[in-house]
Amino acid sequence: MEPVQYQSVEKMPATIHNVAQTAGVGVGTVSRVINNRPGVKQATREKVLAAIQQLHYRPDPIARSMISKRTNSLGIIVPFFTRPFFMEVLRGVEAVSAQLGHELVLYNVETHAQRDRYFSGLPIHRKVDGLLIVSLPPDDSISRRFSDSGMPIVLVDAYSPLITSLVVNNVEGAYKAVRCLIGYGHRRIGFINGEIEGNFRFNQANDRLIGLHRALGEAGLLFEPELVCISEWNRNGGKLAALHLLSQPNRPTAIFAASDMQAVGVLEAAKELGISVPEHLSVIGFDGIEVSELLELSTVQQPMREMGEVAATKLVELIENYPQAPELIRFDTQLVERHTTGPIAVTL
Amino acid sequence: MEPVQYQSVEKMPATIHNVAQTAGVGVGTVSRVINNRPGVKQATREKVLAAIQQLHYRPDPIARSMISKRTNSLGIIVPFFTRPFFMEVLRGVEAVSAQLGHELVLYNVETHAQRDRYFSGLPIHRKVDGLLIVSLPPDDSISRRFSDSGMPIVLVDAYSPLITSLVVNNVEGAYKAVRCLIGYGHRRIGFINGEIEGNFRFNQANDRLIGLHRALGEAGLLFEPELVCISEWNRNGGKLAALHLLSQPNRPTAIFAASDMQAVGVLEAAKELGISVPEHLSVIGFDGIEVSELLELSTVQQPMREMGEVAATKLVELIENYPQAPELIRFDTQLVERHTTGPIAVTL
DNA sequence: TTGTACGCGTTATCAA
DNA sequence: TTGATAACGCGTACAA
Repeated sequence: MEPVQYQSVEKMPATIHNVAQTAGVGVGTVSRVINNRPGVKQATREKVLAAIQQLHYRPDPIARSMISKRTNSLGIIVPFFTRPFFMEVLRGVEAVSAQLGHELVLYNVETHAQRDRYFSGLPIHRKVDGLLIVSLPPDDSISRRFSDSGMPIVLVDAYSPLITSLVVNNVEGAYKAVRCLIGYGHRRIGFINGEIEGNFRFNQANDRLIGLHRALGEAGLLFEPELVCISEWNRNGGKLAALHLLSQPNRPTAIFAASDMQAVGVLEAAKELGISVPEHLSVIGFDGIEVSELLELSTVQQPMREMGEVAATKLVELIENYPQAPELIRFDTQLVERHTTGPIAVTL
Repeated sequence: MEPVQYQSVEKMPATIHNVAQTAGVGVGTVSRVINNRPGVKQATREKVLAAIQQLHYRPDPIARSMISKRTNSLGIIVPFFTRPFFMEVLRGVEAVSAQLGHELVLYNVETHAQRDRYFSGLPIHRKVDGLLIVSLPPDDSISRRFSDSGMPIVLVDAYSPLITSLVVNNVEGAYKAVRCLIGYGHRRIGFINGEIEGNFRFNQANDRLIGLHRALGEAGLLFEPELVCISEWNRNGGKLAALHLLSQPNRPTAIFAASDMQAVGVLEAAKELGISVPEHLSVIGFDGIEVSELLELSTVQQPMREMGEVAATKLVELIENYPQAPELIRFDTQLVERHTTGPIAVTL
């Protein structure tokens, strides 16, 4: 014996039909009122409005999307929790998307597999009006598929010639960092790079390596491969790499890390090894996240939040007016010296 | 003269009808195949699958939602970027929601006005299947509206008797912190609380105040109102409050802050004032975010990520089986002593 | 100025 | 095992 289900007095949410009925008009009129379009007599409009109030009617966004082909929401694919960097750009994105009346759907990718699933399946199909992809450089074939997909896409901190891209001047940023170090008299400079993802030709990590080369070359210094490591983009990665670098016989007197979190790891390694910073080791990071400030870490500051804002703005622009020629937007970095960089205390 | 629009060979995405047609079957059959339901002859199934491949058909989630009344996504309302705490719970939420195949829609509230807009309008109507609300205690009337709204809701770090709520044991956490301080011999203990939002009777900030009282009372210490401040839940708030506390004539020898970020502000204030920690001032925070580790800050650790995971799990459970009696889930905190707490160096 | 009827892409029902 | 058809709730021609 099933328990009887009391369907309490039709608790289904009101539809446009109900409104039309109680207002004594046709659905078309109600629709016109909702989207306040002209061509409705004031008296009728008020009748309808009253009915809406009375029934607590709210138009169903799903049904609306069905017609308009718009979901009014933006998707953002982020290797989310791997770097605080992303949180900062997310801030900017959120601010703008909220202001522009769009919802924000989060897609996290932690693994390569996840990333490929998003990239190849484009499972977001129809769920969002446009897509922001952060720090995940698509390779050429993926890029082409993206630009053919009909989905407005903006790349942040990644570049593809086929897609509107926002990038920081990574080579210049790295150059600044290394030149700062050289300026203090450092000659053996370690470089802890992040893992390289996707397209090697246009890549944050690769660009920073180029910046290193340039600064080194300009100063007449030799590039020494044993002084560069690749590590995960996080604290532990940085620490491990630094431990390696700093236990070499002729250890570097300065380390440039490709992200602040890696630099924090370097600091930890130095502490563990009893190497004092900046007296015996200079450290400089990249990003300019809040912890760099708290730890007095010198760093190359990226305009993270601004990038997020511009990205969101560009994306809705692109949605409103699709397609458009891809655009490349560059941002500059700023060297922020704090207390982890300085001259070498002990020379010969 | 408008430029001619070349509508390249019907680029509209394929529908279920197209698939049915090219497979030479009816739409019903295609639907059965898509949702791989039984009752389809293997041969037919393969024909359909082939047509799907050929046309690159992907079912439209919007149209699906139209019928199923499900969007397959969870909403999360967060006073977002004001505290790293939220990032941590977000991590947990994201992990579970992704695993369970739900999308995550972010609603940020920075201002009271925004919060009220979400709370009263419930603008999320039909856009998400359920709602996670973090650290925003709804008052009684709002709670009632929520529980009447038919929207599955889970409160995180907030409590309402009408809604499933996840809370940490704030009074016990605060008690532990203060007792630790007392154990070191501190007698004048400053307390920097966070701003109180919403319902005063069930409130994180208020609970922490109660914990303070209890520890004080137990040790036979007097509660001194001039030793408690309220500040914003961030670094600057903490700093300002600490500056105030520490410039009193008979300044506290220890400060308990209601969040780690506020505690970081206290550290900054102490540094600025030339007060060394922990020799002349003990500091303890609340949360256990990553910076507390980096800064060696003693703190009361909350299981943030776990809370996020449980919250998401509970929410989809609630969605699958609605309605259910509200549940109260409690989490315990853990005192983590690092290097900002210790005995008073100078007594009389 | 207003009402009617159709279509959006899918699932569900029911008859074949 | 299958195919036709009615919903779902809304916008929008088009007719009145």
